[in-house]
Amino acid sequence: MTAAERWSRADLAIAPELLAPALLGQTLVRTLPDGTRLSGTIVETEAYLGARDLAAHSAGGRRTARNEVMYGPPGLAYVYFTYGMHHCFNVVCGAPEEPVAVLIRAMAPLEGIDRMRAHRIARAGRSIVDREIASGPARLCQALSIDRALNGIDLVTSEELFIERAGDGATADGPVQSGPRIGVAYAGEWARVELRWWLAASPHVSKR
DNA sequence: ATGACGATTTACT
DNA sequence: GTAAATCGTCATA
Repeated sequence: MTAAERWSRADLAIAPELLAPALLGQTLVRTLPDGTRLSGTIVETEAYLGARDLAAHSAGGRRTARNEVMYGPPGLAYVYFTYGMHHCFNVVCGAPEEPVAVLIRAMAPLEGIDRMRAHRIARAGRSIVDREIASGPARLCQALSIDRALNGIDLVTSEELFIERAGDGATADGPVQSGPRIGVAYAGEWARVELRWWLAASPHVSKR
């Protein structure tokens, strides 16, 4: 058995609407400060297309302190805080200076399940079954202990957070479905474009 | 300086 | 089904 191959800069330097479905079935890995390894299989993603995309933080070419990382090279982690209490994690992709990214919305827990569950219980204050551990963008960040301290880190070189290649193709995890993105009703026409993808058979997606 | 709002989650009717 | 929680960010003044 050989060491798992990590996603490279070149792998991530592609359009978000191509990367989002390609990341389904891949393994997201988080190494905690104490060395604990947490991971899961990505089962739901969304693409954000940059300046033309009214649902993106970079809509209209907006460039602020918050979304600055989106303008960086592909492979950076864009982590932002929202609704006064939640974090969301994106993989910056495309070309440098092109503010496009893929939001990781859900994963199927793989390694460190009990630790991830403990993270969720600490925030939610209730019992958490497996399908509730990382079935949503903010839930996933809670489970993996991702917050703004990780904003801007390099997924290609960092040991704290990265993506491992898993399987050998899209069909290995069963059929993929697509639909409109979640929570972007403010984006007019762009709210209806099908830029969300998920593994149809997974119980770990954000909607049942 | 101020006000409106959010790439969500949770609980409650 | 509706609404609360909760505060950083952004546009406007």
